[in-house]
Amino acid sequence: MTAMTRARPLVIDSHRDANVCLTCGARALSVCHVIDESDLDKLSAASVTVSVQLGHTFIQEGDPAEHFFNVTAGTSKLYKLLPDGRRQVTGFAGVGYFLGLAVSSSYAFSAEALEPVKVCRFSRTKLRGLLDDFPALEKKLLEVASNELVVAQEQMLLLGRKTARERLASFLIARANMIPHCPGRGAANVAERIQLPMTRGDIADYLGLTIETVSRTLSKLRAEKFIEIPNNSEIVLLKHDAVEDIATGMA
Amino acid sequence: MTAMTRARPLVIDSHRDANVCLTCGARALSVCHVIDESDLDKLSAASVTVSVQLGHTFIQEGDPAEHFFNVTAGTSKLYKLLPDGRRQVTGFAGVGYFLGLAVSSSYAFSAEALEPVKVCRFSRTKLRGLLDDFPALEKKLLEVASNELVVAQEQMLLLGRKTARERLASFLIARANMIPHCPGRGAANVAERIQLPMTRGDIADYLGLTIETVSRTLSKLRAEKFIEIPNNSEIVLLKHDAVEDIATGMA
DNA sequence: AGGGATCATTGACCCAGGTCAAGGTCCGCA
DNA sequence: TGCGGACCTTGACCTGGGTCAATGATCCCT
Repeated sequence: MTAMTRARPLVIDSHRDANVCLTCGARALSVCHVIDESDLDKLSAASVTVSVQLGHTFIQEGDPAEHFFNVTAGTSKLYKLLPDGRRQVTGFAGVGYFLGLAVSSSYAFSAEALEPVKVCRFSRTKLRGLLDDFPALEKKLLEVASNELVVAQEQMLLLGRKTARERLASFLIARANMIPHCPGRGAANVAERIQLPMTRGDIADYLGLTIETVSRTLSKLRAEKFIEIPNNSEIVLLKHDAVEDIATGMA
Repeated sequence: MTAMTRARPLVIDSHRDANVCLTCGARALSVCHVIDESDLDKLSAASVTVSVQLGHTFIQEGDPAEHFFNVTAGTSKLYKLLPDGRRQVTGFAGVGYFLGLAVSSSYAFSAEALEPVKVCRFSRTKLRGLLDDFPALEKKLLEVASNELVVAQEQMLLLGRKTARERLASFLIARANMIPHCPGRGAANVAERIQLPMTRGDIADYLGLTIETVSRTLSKLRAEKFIEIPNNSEIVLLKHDAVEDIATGMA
């Protein structure tokens, strides 16, 4: 844990007008898009915008789960810790991600901003009210939770049974696929530029590896001309299909 | 995969009267318990009882997801495969488990009966109808999905960061905790008898290990007097708290 | 533009757990 | 009651990825 992690732990609440939701760029990617435009004022009223600084842990595993969050800007890492500090990153929450699906009384994971992050924060009671007012929202949350479950099962397969090489390939493919409709995607050998807001350490903690293995494996993939590494926070996928075959254990 | 796995692939549908749900012993453990007794006839009408023979795979990963299931008897293993046969068991579905939360068009995992299993089977459209008629059911499913997500994250921590010893300890504790209110539970060194309907191979595939490591690790725990192994399908937990400390990485 | 902090890479070595191989145990069935 | 097959255990050995250590690359910050 870096010194920065807990530096300036404050988050900045901002008051806002009744139509923030109307103009919110993240709406199309979020659960809120099931709510009719005419009802967006109710949504605005139920939530507050919070800015989270890079490096700040805004959800702490084990703390009472008083709030739910919808990410409107930036990426966070979600993780669990063992008492001796071993860390498992369970996912990365980008724009549109709904945080807090764990309906228990305390958070099951921590969340730390990897970039400057903005979230809409709902209190437990306010969200309950919204779910009662908008059944479509509840349906949407179930859909989201179900999809997360599928992703989680895929990750268990990765963590339990894939080699380091397959894990990195899977990670790169998943990142590439989340790029929204880049022209030429899907075609055989079109280069894709993947953004990596997380460090090698975060990737290692996500894939159940060490920093060194992540670094070595990426270097190997580069030497084999599957990828390029223009800088630490970008990777260019030169052979999508070949890497996909590695990811699925077919190479 | 044993020869038995695909032997006698038929499942036996049984017609049934309108109050099967009323007398169903699994109701208290299932999502259906949110439905009022007076409405149970609608629930009965929407589903059909299916018996699944030991060893039969009744959900196949990748098949179109036409049905949802609620387990009323027996245990199944849920798993995903890689093309070369590597297997990851993502969970064990016991009585009360709701199967099919993955709302996509095809199943994300396979399910195979480890014991003779009985399930209530709902078609996609019938379940949709039930969810529209009973909003409480949708709420319950969201709650169930959220809890599954927490369990999945815990499993990612296990698969990504725990040692073989810690994995086995975690597995035993989780199994012990699912025993419904055995008297004396929670007290320091009360022996608990854990039922294991799965083979060592299934446990290995669940914990991301090999059969040999599972066997060796259990033998070691037995030599250390943490457990007894009266037979292949039972383990007696002699020191719950000590094993729990191992499971959480504190020993 | 130089110093220091953080992050990433690379090499040498090691070990937890995988692989391979040889019995052992249990149980159903004739 | 003895045979066959599935499952489990144990030992010997091996290796993928972890550990330890040194060096490089970036990027602030002044």
